[in-house]
Amino acid sequence: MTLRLYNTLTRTKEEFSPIDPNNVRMYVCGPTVYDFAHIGNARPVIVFDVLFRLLRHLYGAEHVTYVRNITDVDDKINARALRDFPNLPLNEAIRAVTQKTADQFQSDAKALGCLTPTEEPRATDNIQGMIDIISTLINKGHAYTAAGEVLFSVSSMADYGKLSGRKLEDQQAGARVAVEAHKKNPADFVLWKLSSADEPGWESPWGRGRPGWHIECSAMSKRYLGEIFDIHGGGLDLIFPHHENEIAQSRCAHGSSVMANVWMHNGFLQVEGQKMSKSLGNFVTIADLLETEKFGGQNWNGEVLRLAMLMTHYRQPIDWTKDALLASQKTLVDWNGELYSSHLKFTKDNQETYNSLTAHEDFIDALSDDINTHAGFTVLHKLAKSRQKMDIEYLFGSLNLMGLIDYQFLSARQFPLKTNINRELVVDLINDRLAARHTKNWKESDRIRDELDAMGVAIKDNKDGTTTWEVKR
RNA sequence: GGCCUCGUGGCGGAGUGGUUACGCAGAGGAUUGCAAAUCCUUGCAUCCCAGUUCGAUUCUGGGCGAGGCCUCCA
Repeated sequence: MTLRLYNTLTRTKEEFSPIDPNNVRMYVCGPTVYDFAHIGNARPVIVFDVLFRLLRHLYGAEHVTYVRNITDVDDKINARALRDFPNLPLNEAIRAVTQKTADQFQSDAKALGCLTPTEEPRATDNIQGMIDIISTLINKGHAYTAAGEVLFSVSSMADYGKLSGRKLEDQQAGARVAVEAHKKNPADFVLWKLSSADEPGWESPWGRGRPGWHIECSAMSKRYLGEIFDIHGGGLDLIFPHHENEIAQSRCAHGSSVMANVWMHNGFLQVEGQKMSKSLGNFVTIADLLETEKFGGQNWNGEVLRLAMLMTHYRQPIDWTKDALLASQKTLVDWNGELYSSHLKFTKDNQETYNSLTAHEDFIDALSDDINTHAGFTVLHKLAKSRQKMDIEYLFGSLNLMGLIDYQFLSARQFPLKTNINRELVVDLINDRLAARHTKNWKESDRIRDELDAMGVAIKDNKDGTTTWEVKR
């Protein structure tokens, strides 16, 4: 079994070989907590959760360390704090914004079937680590102070730009880098900047100030994963400048040739064929999808969202559409149907008994090829179709590994599509219809069927004479 | 302007130098009081132009098209 991963650093798929198989280490850039997370934010959360699960499967759950940070110092947060809590002292207002948003993010991630990372450090708890790295960079001649800022000097690093494949000359040619007089090179970026009285700040050798955007990830990854670790992930847009600058800071501070061996980036998401943006009014938050009917006229189960997200390879662009969600929902209903009508007996409190069921080898093989989730789903379709006891057990094991099992549903044998249906009434009507059918009163039987249909309930007359129902879709 | 992705049937979406998976939708059949569900069968595709090759959807070059980054951004 070999795991192969696409490495942005080399632009090729490589065989993965951990530095220490007893501690496989992965860092993923987490959210900046100033607002509700949107569905685009959910992609790396889900994708790298799948990788986390796969690594735990391959190396053992206790041999994988996954760090996903929470950025809680940022100028957008300050702005939001001033807007939403104008009457609170700044620090309290900021804490109110970040706490609320971070809690929401974590509950969103959980609803999407994601495991809790090993560590979820906050930037504000790691200021000293950032100050230490910045001091080292200054001492080694990679950083300088100017106009109240500490800046990283990109020209002090021979191979700056390696990850994004851009050269310093190209950047200077591009007219979009603002030329600021105090910078030695226009591409130099901020490590520390001074704060005014109405901005959050921490004491430092350079005065009361706050860190630049990139330094926090260098500090937190070093603290939890060491100077060199295995995998660093995030969205495609972070390649430049964020990851490039993280690499520059960490490598120059530590005198190392790499920061992480493998750099992975997920592709972007569009909504109904358009770029998601607030101005187009197609901004979809995770909470909207889970809890409201704003998108596609219904609320969506977390596993449906998760499956829809994984239907497309993580590096490909994905178009987030109602049709795709409906297709995922149907697939999940079908697979769950196979599970609960099988020999496995799921009850409210026996989940532990089934957690030992393993994923199918072909499924693991598919995931091991750069997380080819869709190829994995093809395996699951085969397993579901076969209906052999062993295959059904593999189906459960595979879905469970992927975080696509909703055990509450399995034990209730009813996929939670919509919740506003009166279940007792449905059962009564079905019994009335069965009685009518026994006396061949087709008119009454069809009338009841129409009534149920109007309620959004689809009924199924099974071969064994029973009638079951589900939410119409 | 620089850099980077991608272009497969009606839709979603893999793999492959040599009869193009799989799912959804469609069609036909079985079943059904009629339906639905289910089961069986089945039609449909590799953007364009060159090149390499016995043979390319796959490799190379060019074109066209879509998207991303270069500024906060998953």
